[in-house]
Amino acid sequence: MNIASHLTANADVMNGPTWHLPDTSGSAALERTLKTHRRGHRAGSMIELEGGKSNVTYCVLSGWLSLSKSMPDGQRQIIDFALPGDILNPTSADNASSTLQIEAVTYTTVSAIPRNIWGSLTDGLPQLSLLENRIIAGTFSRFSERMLRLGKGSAEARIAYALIELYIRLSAIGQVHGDSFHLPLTQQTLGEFVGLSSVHVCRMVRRLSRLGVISMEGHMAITILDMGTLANIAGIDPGRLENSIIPRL
Amino acid sequence: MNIASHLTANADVMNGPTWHLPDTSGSAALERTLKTHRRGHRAGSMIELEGGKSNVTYCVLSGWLSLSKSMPDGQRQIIDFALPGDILNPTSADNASSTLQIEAVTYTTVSAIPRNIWGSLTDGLPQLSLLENRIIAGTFSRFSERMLRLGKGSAEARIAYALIELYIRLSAIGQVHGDSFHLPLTQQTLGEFVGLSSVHVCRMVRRLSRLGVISMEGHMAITILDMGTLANIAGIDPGRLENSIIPRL
DNA sequence: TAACCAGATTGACCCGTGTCAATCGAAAGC
DNA sequence: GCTTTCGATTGACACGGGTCAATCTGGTTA
Repeated sequence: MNIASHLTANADVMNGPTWHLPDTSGSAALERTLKTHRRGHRAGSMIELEGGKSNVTYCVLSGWLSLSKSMPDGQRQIIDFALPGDILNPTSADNASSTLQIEAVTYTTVSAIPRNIWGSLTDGLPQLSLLENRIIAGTFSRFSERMLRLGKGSAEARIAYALIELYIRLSAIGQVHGDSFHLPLTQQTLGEFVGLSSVHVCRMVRRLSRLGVISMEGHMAITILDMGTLANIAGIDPGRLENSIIPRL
Repeated sequence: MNIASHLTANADVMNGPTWHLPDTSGSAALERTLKTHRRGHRAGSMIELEGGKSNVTYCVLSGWLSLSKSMPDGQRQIIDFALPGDILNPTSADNASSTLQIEAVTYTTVSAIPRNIWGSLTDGLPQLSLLENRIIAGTFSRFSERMLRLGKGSAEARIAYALIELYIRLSAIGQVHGDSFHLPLTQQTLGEFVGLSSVHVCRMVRRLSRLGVISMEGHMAITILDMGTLANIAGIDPGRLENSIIPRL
């Protein structure tokens, strides 16, 4: 079965970043800088607090990060996941304080690069600022699709879409094998991502399993059995299923 | 939101809109380009269809635009409003097709500038790319806050937040007088923005009115009577309220 | 091995929001 | 002036998803 034909629905979501630059010449400085500022974070550890001001650019080397916001009563909404290859904060205005809480979902290695060093890197590496732009465009596209589901999608559609979105992003960085991928999230966390209670996440996941659309081994290994149906449930317009390739830089 | 700090779009249609960049030297070319590509759109007219590929950058000179996405069944979610001074599509990847439907909410004047011309403008005007970055950062921040309300906010909180967000944005471009502003939206449209049915929008607006938090004259002139309570309902952290609302730049 | 614990699962019940439909009000057109 | 029309308003009712609470499961620690 040709999964790729179904992925075309949301090509923009697939602007998944990788660290493969189109032209590697001159990227030695980048490699060196990434290595110098590299550090690891245990799963669950807080990397940046909401409200704190940050003047570094994060490059995710491995693992998952969650970017979240909370209501005053403590209810948390995950705004986005950052996956390997992602760049965070590339364009925040100089005076802007980060209002996002950044947390390691899994063990994560990131390079936290001071803004000015990052700036000089991008100045010297046009491919890098191109990559930045692609990541920004991909982020906006992802946010838009997600807002659509948050505003107008049923619980089932939200779950289905989240699975597809993550499938596509992971696929772009080579972390999908066959039609299976590792989803390092509790149902609680997945719920915070799609705006549902963990209980209802459970109900929806079980329903999708019963329908034979997905299957789960353990509680973190997902296999997509019927991408066509899943996409349909997710509210992905079949008319937009066109041939396009995952943009790999 | 933070757009106005470095740019003011004066929506005087007769004299032509003027954009004030922090350093006006060299902006003559910008002025000329804006004027050359200027065009008007009647309220309700479609500017760009979802799925169409666009290779222009839009500068909003006057009026409101809505950027929206739809589910296959036609349910529409407004992703964002674009107000005077906004720049659309500044960084979309070259191959990226616009997946947003862009529509004029009111009579609108925009400059639709071909991507390559826009590129040469920003190359020559560092202030302009700085402005771009600020707009991107502001959009990102706005989307995050909105996703939080869509995922975790009650209907009342969503309405309250939407009013405050628009109040702040309009305030930044000088379109708030006292505590009143013109809201050129039907309840249906407001509902498509906050993810509620028009009927429930009505209920919430009426409730806020009864509470004495806002008042409406006609159905488009909003006055915020009690910003503290409104912000509280919106789930805005009181400590952060001063940062985002008070500052008139 | 047994106790333990976090997360998944399931059922019962409640409530917020959507839907439907009727009515009202005001602006626009004839 | 009268009619038309679109949007606001309100009530009645249905239902999706939240909440609470009771297991169940698998992995971890003593």
